[in-house]
Amino acid sequence: MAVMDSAVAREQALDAAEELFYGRGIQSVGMDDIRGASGVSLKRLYQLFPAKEQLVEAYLERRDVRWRGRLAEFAQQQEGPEERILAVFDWLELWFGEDGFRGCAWINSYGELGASSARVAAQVRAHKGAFREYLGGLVADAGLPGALAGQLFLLAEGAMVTAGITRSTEPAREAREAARLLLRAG
Amino acid sequence: MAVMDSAVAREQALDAAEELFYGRGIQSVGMDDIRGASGVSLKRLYQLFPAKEQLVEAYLERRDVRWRGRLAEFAQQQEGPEERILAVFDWLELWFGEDGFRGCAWINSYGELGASSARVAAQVRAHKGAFREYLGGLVADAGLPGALAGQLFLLAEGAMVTAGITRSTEPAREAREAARLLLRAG
DNA sequence: AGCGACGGAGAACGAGCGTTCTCCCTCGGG
DNA sequence: CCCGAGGGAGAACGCTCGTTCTCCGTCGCT
Repeated sequence: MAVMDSAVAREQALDAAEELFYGRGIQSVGMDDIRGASGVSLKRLYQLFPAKEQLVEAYLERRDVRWRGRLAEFAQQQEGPEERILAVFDWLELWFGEDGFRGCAWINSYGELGASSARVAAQVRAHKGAFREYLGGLVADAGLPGALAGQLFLLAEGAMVTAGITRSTEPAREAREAARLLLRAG
Repeated sequence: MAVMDSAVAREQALDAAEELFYGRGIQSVGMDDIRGASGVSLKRLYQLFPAKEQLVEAYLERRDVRWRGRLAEFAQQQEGPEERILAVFDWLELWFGEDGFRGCAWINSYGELGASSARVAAQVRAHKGAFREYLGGLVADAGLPGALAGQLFLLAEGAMVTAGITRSTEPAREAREAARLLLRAG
């Protein structure tokens, strides 16, 4: 393979990592698989990421930025604050229906490595914390009680887990309906 | 170690498997660790379970029976059907607060092996299906609309995931409050 | 052209682990 | 008392995989 800029190699490595780690699980993907899928040599991989754990960390971090960006972009299209809250669940339904959807990457990673990798556990907590903060912002914008944010968060998390296990988009609609009732009840 | 009845050896193996698999994750526990913790020799282990995958399967199956049994026993103590529904979330709070709580064993196992082990994936689907059925029964007993069961299920799942990641019992109370509002709204 | 740094391919190393095998002891039945 | 089945301890085997190393080709610079 020709000479390759470091930044490009890094992106290619992360592209391969995301595809393989998310699709097959982290522990069942070897560094050699990453090399094969990315075209980045092992030597280069270890220059960019001193160990597999850091590659996993970088994969989760980049995915977090993109995931929350896509969600916020979608929700932002709604006019009213309550519509933006419900749009979160509409977006979940779109996400669950995507080809290759296999549940929440962070929940899956936590199940796999949360007990053995502090870096992975920290990434998962950071991602879930940021998502919860985002919901908190939407709830505050709507002038609704703060406790609602935690309830919406639990509904979204439950929907992600259940959609992953059952391979269905239905949990998003169930969660949306529950959210709608909670908006009214609050 | 002295001669040991097969049924006893099986229970000891499952005791060790449950403690280790749940506490440290499945892939990071070796068959040799199971032997060390159970006192059951490798030869015996492989007579009882032809492969590690079957030991994992048996661990999840036995835990499922016990978990649902403990939940039902607790909820049964409540008089009214709606109180029994809310008691589910009270029980979750007790569970989350137990020493060594590390999230939902089935969600964790699914994150670890759902993509690579059909037996594990089937156990997880069976367990989650049974739990959802149980909630459906409680909702029907209370004469409430069937759609409520799915919403309660999502709240419970979200609480389990979040309690596991944040090491807190708070999600159970948040979920209980949301459930209470949904009971009234329906 | 000559040289030195860089990087690719892939072998090599070392550890972990699932599974099987060897050796030996024990114990019950004739 | 003798024999054979069963089982325990743990070595051995084979494979995977994270990480490093070796060898060699290439390319920019003088």
